[in-house]
Amino acid sequence: MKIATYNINGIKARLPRLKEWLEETRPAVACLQEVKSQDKDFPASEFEELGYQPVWHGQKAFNGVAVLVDTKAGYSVEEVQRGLGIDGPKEDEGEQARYLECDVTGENGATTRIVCIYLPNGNPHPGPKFDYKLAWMEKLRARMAAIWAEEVPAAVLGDFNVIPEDDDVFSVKAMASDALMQPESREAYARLLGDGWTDALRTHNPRGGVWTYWDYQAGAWQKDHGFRIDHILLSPELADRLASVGVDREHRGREKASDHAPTWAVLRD
DNA sequence: ATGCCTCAGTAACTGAGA
Repeated sequence: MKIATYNINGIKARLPRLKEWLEETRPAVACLQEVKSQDKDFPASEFEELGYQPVWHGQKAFNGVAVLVDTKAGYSVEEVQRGLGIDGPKEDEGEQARYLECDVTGENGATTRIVCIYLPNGNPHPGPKFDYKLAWMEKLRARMAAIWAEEVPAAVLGDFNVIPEDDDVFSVKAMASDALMQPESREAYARLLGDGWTDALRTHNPRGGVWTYWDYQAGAWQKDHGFRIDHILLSPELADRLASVGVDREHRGREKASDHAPTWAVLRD
């Protein structure tokens, strides 16, 4: 079972790239972030035509998450929860569309809890947006603890907007003041691992040096100035079944690409 | 360097991203 996360940076702008990635790599589950579309504008039929059933949670202009499930390969999906119950950083803003939790069941009857997240960026630091990021991470940790207590096989995938270690970034100096690698951000991420969740990419690349994001600006892609912020966290049962991981770097270099690359893990059945 | 590029919304800009 291949599970993947992909921050697509706009589903309207990315639809051709996204569809070709689905057809070329055929993940069982694809978690999308930065859909940037209202629910009524989500192009569900585009995915159904490819044999994927989508579940989506959008909002106007920003954020937005979705889970695509390969029905052609016999998987089915049921939504469990949307949102974490936390308001955005602006006055009277309400909740942003950043969290979507589903149960995915295969032909063999085995169900996997899939949690798709788009964690707040938190810049500029310090400030209300950074405070919001930390509060969101605490809400996430509480929800992950509740899922843990259910003792279901679970994977939390998405754009965490956290650079976990110094060897997860091309230059510590260049990013030192960024919200993505502040000690508070890293400590909150480390607490998730301390709770028992396994960082799939890190497990298979213990020395780091694997990037999932390259900025559009300043020739970052050409210079390989990237970092790792898209993560796949696994519950113990799924960690035991982890066979391989990867980043589809080649897709980052294509025309009209997202600034993130698809990131995936294969679990033994 | 409050820059660099890209996307969405709305109509030449602004906000957000990371």
